[in-house]
Amino acid sequence: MKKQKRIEQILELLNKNGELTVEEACKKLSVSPATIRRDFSLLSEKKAVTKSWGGIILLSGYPVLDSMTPLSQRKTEFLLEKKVIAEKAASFVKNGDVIMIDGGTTTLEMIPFLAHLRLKIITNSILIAQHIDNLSKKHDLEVFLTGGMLYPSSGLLVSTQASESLEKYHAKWLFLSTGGVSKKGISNSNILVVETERSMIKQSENVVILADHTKIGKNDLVKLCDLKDIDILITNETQESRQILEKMQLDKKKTFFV
Amino acid sequence: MKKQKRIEQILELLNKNGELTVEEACKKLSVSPATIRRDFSLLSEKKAVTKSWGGIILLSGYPVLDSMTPLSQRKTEFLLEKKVIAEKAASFVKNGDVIMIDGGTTTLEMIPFLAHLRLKIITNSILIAQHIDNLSKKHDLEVFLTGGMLYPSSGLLVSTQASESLEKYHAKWLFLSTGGVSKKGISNSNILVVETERSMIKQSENVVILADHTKIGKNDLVKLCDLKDIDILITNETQESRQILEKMQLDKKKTFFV
DNA sequence: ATTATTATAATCAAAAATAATCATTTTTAT
DNA sequence: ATAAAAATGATTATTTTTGATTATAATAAT
Repeated sequence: MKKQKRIEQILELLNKNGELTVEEACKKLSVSPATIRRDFSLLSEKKAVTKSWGGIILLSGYPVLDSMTPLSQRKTEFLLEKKVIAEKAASFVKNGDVIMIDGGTTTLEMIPFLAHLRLKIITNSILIAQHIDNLSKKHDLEVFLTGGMLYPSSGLLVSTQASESLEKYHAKWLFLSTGGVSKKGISNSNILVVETERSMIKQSENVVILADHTKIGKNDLVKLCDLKDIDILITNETQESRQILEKMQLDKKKTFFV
Repeated sequence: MKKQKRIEQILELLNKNGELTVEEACKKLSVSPATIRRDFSLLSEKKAVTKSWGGIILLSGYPVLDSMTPLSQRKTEFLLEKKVIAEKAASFVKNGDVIMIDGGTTTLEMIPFLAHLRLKIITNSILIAQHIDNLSKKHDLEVFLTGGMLYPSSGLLVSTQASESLEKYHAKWLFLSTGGVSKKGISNSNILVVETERSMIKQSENVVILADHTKIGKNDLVKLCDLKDIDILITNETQESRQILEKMQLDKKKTFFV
């Protein structure tokens, strides 16, 4: 087996379990421990994995070598939860609606659930735009992209141009991804992105937040808006997240657990 | 088997699996390892592939749309010719320039040849934007995307919004892909795309046309501009295309054969 | 804390792949 | 038809990769 192929398989095995032992890799790939160790070291140098005694673990959230791992395979953490949240969010949308979709791993999962509808979709994410284009073969989904500067490694458009171009649109629904939901409000990690999101809020009738349980009770770097500014919160239920949310005293009609 | 044909087959085999070993290529194409290695080196020089011990793999960072789009659908026709044209076009660009890049299969190939520079790039193509984002790890390339409606299955942004947003930029160079180059002028297949391209022309100091030999002497559906409106034409030389171009009496200094 | 066990790192020789060279064949131009 | 140029395959030297061996370091057991 060639080296390149082997490295790819190692990453695949790693993606499945989040960790991989030298022994296991040896057996599955039929090479000596020495070779596996060299491969692990190489991956560790490139910051794709962290080494631990006995094997390697996935450095979560880190963009693994691009050539090997397509973006679609990358952020698989809590993917199932995200899909369920996304499906619920998509259920609000009706034929003929105009909607805005903020860029994010959870909002991206909405697309398959929207593909059968006739919609106009406005987004600040080239990944979402592309995903829609790929999935909607009948072209019943019209996609409008905000212009602006592409924020590196995120696929998101930012800058005043992005905000200004949004002023030309009105939407019935806005679906927002988020970095944190707490009593203090909704927050995200990047100020430039938040500015674009604020413009989206201004132009939308109903603001829907998609937040998996890891986001509940968290505050991210930049505040986006207050809790009162949002219309619907969709999240997945865990004991912890439910408790925190109850303390936040959100309107029950506003919150959906899936 | 002819060299040209063989190179094409290599790219096809590569597209099927994303990688190709010397051994495998030898067997399938019935030539010696030495020849295959020479072919691989050539492709690697043209930035079509990256070499690895034992074989070659697709150039990392190529805009993989998502897992649903099979690699085999990617255009490899005349890829090498396009690469050479793209390399020549990129050679005009200097550090610090502001450039516009129109969306197209040939202009897309310019990106690897620009990745080492410090540039601001304005484009109407989400594929080009994404490719730059993937390839430019140091983020010395700033990407600005026009807004607007995403024209289905093309990755191109169109509509008045796209045109209007372009009015905010000025560029030293504009690199245009094209559907046809003839005595009657430059033409393209889609009227909406052409309108965006006209706005790009207005905002640029130097207009460069990238056209492989199949485009020479052809007229596509929509006229974009006259020959006098362009500053540089880059094309690959074939007996036929050279003859046609000579009849067109273009300024010799304007035309570059590669 | 000390020893036993196991994992890793370093070193080296064998195997595999590549690059360089050159003679031969094929293609191209005149 | 002939000479020049380009491409090919075989040969050889060089480089990379690999697995085995041995020494070192980390964990586990007593």
